[in-house]
Amino acid sequence: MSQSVRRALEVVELLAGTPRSPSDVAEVLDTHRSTALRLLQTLVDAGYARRLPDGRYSLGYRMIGLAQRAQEQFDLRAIGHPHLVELTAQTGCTTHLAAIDNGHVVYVDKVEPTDSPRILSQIGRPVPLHTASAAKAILAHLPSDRLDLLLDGWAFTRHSVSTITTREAFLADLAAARERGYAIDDGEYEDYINCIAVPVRDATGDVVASVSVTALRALRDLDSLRADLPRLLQTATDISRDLGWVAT
Amino acid sequence: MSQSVRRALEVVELLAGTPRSPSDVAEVLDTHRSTALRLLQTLVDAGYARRLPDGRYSLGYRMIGLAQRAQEQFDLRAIGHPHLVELTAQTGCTTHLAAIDNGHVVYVDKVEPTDSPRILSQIGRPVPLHTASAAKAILAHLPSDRLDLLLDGWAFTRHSVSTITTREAFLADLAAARERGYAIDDGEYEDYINCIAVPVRDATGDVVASVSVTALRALRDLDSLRADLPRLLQTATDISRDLGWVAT
DNA sequence: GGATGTGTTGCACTGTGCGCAACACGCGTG
DNA sequence: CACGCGTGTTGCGCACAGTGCAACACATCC
Repeated sequence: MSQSVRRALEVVELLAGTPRSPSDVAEVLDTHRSTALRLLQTLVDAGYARRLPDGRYSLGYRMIGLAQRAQEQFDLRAIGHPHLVELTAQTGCTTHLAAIDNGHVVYVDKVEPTDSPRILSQIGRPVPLHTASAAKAILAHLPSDRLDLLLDGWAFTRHSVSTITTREAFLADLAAARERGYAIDDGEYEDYINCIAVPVRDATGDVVASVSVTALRALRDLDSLRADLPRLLQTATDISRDLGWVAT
Repeated sequence: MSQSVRRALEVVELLAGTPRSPSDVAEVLDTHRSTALRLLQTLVDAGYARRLPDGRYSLGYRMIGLAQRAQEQFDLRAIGHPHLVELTAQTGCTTHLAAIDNGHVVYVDKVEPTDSPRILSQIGRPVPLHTASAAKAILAHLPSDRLDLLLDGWAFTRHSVSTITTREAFLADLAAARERGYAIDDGEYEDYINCIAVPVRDATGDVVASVSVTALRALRDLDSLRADLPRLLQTATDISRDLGWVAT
């Protein structure tokens, strides 16, 4: 729709990764140096980026202000957050809250234990549908037409040896998750990470989100995580109830 | 430099205020409905905005993720935050950390007490130089050339009866603040709010930031705030020391 | 039935954002 | 010191992106 805006946002994403030099930005955007510079200046003007003393550019302070405002507008996150914090405290694992947003499954919240072993997920980023348990827990309970909509055109890219790479196998996995009551990621994205996830329902009873517990396999393998399943289910129930859901 | 990007960011700011309908956005931007819609869709695509069930648009989840990344890049904020939290706990007031960024004084951090009496400041937004004590505390210690740079073209707009509206009077106020060791905002922006602020120094001894305590006059008048001055000074010293400053 | 607001699309015009080139500047290095 | 390298700035001309507009389908509400 809008090329320059798209580029600008691309720059923001770039700076979110790590501070960059102007020429660096120009190269990644595959554009002229002056163009990148003009873009950066616009962003700096708005407070979305800032120039570091060493000449590189990073995200600006305005970002934080925006996020604070954003959080106030996110009922789901606001409701879920305290529950995630508790779950993280109980399990010692990184926990995620995921939801469907604009045709993607995105992480809505993420709480890491204090001794955080760096999980690479990022709030607001689309979740890989066919590997993340948080995605599976939602997809498993979606009506088939909405599921098809999300899955159409989805590439079952292999990320590790255990990645599910065909739609048929994936649908079978979803069915298993539905029956089981929780979804699994058995090192399907990063082979050294596994997670389990359960669905969250809203007032109408529809599954709209999921909660997941993630851990390094070396610290907590799948069986170990399963031991926390009751806590996980309790958290999901709590959030669902806060969303207005009443057990049937 | 870039009109469409500027517009896009304007939309983001708009949504940060409160969720808006498309036609609403179009009107504010003074642009055609379809243009606004196209813009919104680009933002939604990127996760920076989202469509609410009722058709309005608000900020997107990606905002939060970006802010988390941003915070990791902000040494000053990262360093100052815990001290602000403590100061807020001690005083029961809203506290701010302000710094110079891109030719403006901006709030870098803000901590509100749990029973938050809604102060309207926003992180990343430029601070009104001639009213906010947080700005004065910094300006009072700036070399005159840098001060002139910031002040040139600044309009001393009257916001309340006590607003200082001339450059001369303002410079006198700064001198007083410098001598006194702390700066004051005596209801100069909103007449029912007053604050005091003290400077923060970096490793080179330059004043680069300030900490302020803000309160409703009805709850804490200036004299009452002054009682917390030792705590405020201690906080500023702590942050300065964390920044590498050593007392002379 | 009409009124209102959203979302979409095709088209034509215009202006804006782009690439480019040239220059000033600061910094470190051989 | 001259040189290379990267940043920052500016003027220019062109192409095309982005805009405005109009017309449509579609919901919802009264």
